[in-house]
Amino acid sequence: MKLTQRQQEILDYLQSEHRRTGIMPSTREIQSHFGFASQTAAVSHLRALEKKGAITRREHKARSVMFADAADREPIVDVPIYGAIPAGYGDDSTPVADGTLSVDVRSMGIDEKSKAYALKVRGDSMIEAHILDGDHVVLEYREPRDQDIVAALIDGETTLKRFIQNNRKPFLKAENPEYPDLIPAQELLIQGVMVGLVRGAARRW
Amino acid sequence: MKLTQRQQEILDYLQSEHRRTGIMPSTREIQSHFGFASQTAAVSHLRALEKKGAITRREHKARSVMFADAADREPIVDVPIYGAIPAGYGDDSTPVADGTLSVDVRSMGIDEKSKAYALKVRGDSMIEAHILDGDHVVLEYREPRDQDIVAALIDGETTLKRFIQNNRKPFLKAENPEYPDLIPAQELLIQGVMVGLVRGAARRW
DNA sequence: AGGAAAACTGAAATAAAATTCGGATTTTGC
DNA sequence: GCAAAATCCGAATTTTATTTCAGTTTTCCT
Repeated sequence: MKLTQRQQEILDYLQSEHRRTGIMPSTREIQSHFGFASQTAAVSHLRALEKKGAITRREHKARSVMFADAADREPIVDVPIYGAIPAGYGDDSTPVADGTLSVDVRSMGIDEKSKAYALKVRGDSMIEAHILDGDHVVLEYREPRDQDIVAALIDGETTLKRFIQNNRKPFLKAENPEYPDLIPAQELLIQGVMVGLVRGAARRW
Repeated sequence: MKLTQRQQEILDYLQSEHRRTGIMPSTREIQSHFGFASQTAAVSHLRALEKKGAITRREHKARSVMFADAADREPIVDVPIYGAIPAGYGDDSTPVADGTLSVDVRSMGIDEKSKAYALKVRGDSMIEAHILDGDHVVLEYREPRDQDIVAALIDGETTLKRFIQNNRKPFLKAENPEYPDLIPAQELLIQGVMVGLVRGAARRW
């Protein structure tokens, strides 16, 4: 059902305030923002928006407007971006994040409970797996399976490699013929398994 | 300042509820969720979180907890995913979306005003540009420049191609030697310019 | 060991917010 | 043209939320 111009203004106000502060305006705040002399003006607009399906409200709850399309929107997780993961991670220390990447859970298939993180890819050692320099790879902490792409700690540096375990001896393989493949994976610290990739606009393709 | 385990639990609860519903829990709701016998338990936790800088509150306002890191967290845009873009788009009709992809503005470099959208890639015609079957490509409506990757309408179907304009005659080129490149771009409907890419976990790499 | 912060209980006071009732005036869609 | 919807006013009422005060117990730090 179509919204009137005034109703759209109200909805836009609610949306921009909620985006900006994270808090939904109360009817009094709507009232004063639009200069209404009565709260009823705000209330009846909310009622109209609710009837048209644009918002949902919970009775007698403060600031309880929910946007209707929020329900079918997937939850978002903020994963920290690490330039590099220091050696001793996994024990206690939290590495310093170079920023945050927000990804929606469904498109990555992330488990919300497992703390995922992102790694900025440097170099082209995984070029044949179509992972480019500058890409952000999203990883999860879990046991690697055969053919998984993993972040591993090699010589104090974190690099991406493919994890291969055809029979009994697992090893790591770079996806670039110019790189030495076949690194024995014994005793290597696997820091995460790739679950997704985000490529930004800052680069040329 | 570090949070205690309990304080982290409270913060996680606030965050997940706010993400899910868009509404911040009240102290009473915190109380009943954690099974406190007194509201004061919830209140003192909020106070502790505020003192440690994790949240901000506005006095005497209902559900007025704000997350401190919300300021430096990039805004998120929900871009609709289209399986295919029908012929006449741009005029009036809105194509049916196959879902929504939430991406943060910074990592994609999207202009919040320009209506971005996502396209699910089918086939491997852009394999040498490292775009795989099943990837989601994020596009923006704007004029293509030389070497941009664009979504173009060819024979009623939307496909990705590289836009090339070295001298005067623009044309489109597939990034796969098995595909015919060199399609004259005159009169072709360019439906968007690629600004980012999201690769999910549902596939093998 | 001793003190401070953390993690609670219980009850009561105060402020904020939603809701309701009874209207008035202006648009807008058949 | 006319009824329904939309857009308001003003005040009173009910409910929700925050805040405060006065404690108890546990944990952590030096």
